Amino acid sequence: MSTAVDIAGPSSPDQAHSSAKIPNEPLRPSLKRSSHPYSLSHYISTPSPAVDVKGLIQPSPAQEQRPAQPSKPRRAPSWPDMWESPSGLHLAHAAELLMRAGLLALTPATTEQASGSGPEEDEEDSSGCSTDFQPFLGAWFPFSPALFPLAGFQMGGGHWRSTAVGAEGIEGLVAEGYSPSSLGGGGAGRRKRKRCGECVPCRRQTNCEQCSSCRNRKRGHQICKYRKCEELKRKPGGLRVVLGLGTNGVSGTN
DNA sequence: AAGAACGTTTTA
DNA sequence: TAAAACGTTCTT
Repeated sequence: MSTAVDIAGPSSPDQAHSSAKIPNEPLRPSLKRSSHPYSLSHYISTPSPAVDVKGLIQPSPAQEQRPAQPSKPRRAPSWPDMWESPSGLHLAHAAELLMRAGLLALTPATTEQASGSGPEEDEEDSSGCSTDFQPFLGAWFPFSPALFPLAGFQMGGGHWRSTAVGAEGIEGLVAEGYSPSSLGGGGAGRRKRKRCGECVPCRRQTNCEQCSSCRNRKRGHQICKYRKCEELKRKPGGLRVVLGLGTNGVSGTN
């Protein structure tokens, strides 16, 4: 399906002879290969209450079947990778919903509460009560430290520590090469965002070869102005606003 | 504020 | 390892 749009930004006679080095497609192959089921706008615009929390806790068969690593082995995903991945975005939704429902706790759920709710509870037990939920929390922990600041939580001056995985928290990540700054701490190490791949500039196939970015590519290190993703043009932080709905579902930020 | 330059990250 | 390009800082 060739939906690529080649909006002639400027009159672009040079497009015909774009340099061989210049990609003749709107996106990096990795972006084109993206398996995102939804566009970014989907996640921004879709009201989260429509999402079934249970479905998030227990992935659908289709989700479970999806191989964690499609083809060749890749590096372990960093936090933002998880957020940007389809599952990551679902995790974000899940986190928000869980917080609203009061389910997202850092400490294991009390078993006393889980018990004594009647015989039928046993059936529920296997599908998401505290007993089974705790492992999920443990498995989910890796996104939690990143989740909280994104969702508007403070992490106690950086001394937040997971009770579920102990010393493997942030320190483990740092050991794996994830610098604190790349975890969202700001500064020059902030992790790169990716192009949405769907806006008009992203769909544009060729560099104009005329704009300052094209002409000054060697020094400027910038993509053609007419191919600059609309999402990337916006200052980062929009996600925080979305997730910051937190308690009341209304955010006064911005 | 906009653009240029550079550092850095990410990918092939 | 090089190329592409995002993020930040500097300059105008």
